[in-house]
Amino acid sequence: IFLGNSFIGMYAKCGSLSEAREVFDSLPKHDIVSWSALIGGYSEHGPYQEALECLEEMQLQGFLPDTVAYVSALRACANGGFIEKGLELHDELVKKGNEGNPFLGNNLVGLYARCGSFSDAFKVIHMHSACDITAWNALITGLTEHAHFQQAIDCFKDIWRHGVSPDNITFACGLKACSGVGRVHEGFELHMHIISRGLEQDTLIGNTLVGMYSRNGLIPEALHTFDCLFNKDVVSWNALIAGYVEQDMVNEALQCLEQMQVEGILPDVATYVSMIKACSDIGLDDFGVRLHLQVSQIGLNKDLTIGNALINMYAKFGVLSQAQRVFDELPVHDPISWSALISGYGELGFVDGALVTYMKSQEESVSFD
RNA sequence: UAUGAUUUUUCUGGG
Repeated sequence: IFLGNSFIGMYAKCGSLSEAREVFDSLPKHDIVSWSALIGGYSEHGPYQEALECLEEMQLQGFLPDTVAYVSALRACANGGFIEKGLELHDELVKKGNEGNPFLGNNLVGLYARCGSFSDAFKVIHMHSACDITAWNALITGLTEHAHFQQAIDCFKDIWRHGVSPDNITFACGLKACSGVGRVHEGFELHMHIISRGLEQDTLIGNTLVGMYSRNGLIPEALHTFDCLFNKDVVSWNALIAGYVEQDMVNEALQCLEQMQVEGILPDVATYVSMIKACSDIGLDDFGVRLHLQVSQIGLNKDLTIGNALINMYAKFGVLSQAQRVFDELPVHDPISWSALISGYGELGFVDGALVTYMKSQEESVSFD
C-alpha cells in the first residue's frame, strides 16, 4: 500500500489524474494517505470538484480525514474559486481543534488572497496567531495578481512592522509587486536593499530581478543583473530571452538560445514558447519551422503551451494546414488552442474552417470568455 | 533517513 501510494502521489503531482485514479482503484486497500494523495492531485490540476467529492467519499467509507486531507481540499477551493465551501471546511477544521496548525491559517489567507477577498485575508492574518511568513507571502502574491501593486508593496513593507522575518520568497514577492506597471522605481530601491543584505546571488531573487527589469523593457538593467549572477539556470536565461522577445530584439534572443546551450543549459518549455513567439511576432517563418521540428524531436510538440504558440504562429503565417496539424497532435486542448485556430481560419477568410472548428469546440462544450 | 499538505522566479491566443 505504501508503494501504491507513492505511485498515486507521483501521478497526481504531474497531473496524470486518470493514471493516479487507476492506481488508486487497483489497490485492494486504501488508507488516509492514498486518499490525500489523490485529493492533492485533483486540488492542483482539477477537476477541483473531484477533490471535494473524494473528501466526501472517503468519509462515507469510514476514513476520518486528517488535516492534510483537509488542507488539500481547501486548496481545491482556492483554485476553483469555491470560497463558501472553503470557509465551511475551515470551520470544520477549527471545530476539531486545529487552530494552532500554521498550515491552516496560511492556507486560509491563501484562499482569500487568491479569490481577491483581501479584507478577509487581512483579518485572518491579524487574528490568527498561527500565521507565519507564508501567509504574508500569499497575501502579497494575491494582491499582485489582482493588480493591486501599491497595496502589495505596502503589505511587503508592513511585514517588518509586524515583527515577522522575511524569507527569500518574500523578497521575490516584493519584487514581483514592483514589476507592475509604473513601480520600477520601488523595484530599484528594493534591489539596492537586497544588495545591502547580500541576497542578490540567491537564485530565486536574482532571477526575479532579471525578470522584473526584463518585463519592463529595461534591457540594460536586466542584462547587467543577469551578468552578475554566478549561477545562471534555465530560468535566468528565460527571463532575459522573454525580455528580448518583448522588445522585438530577436537576434539577441537567438544568441541567448545558442549561448545557453554552449554553457550546458538545456532550453525548456518556456524557452521554446518565447522563441516561437518571437518568430510569429516578426514573421521569421523559416526559423519558426525549424523550432517546430526541434520541439517535435523531443516530444514537446504535445505540450499545451508550446502547441498553442505553434498554432498561433502558423495561423499568423497563414499556413492553416500546419496549424490544424499541430492542433490535432495535441492530446488536450484548452480555450486558447481553440480560439487560436478559429481566429486563424477567420483572419484568412476561411469561414467554413472557422465555423466547423467552432462547432467542434461546442460539441466538447468548451467555454470562451 | 525516502508515501500526502500552505507561499515563490521564466511561459501560450485574441484584443
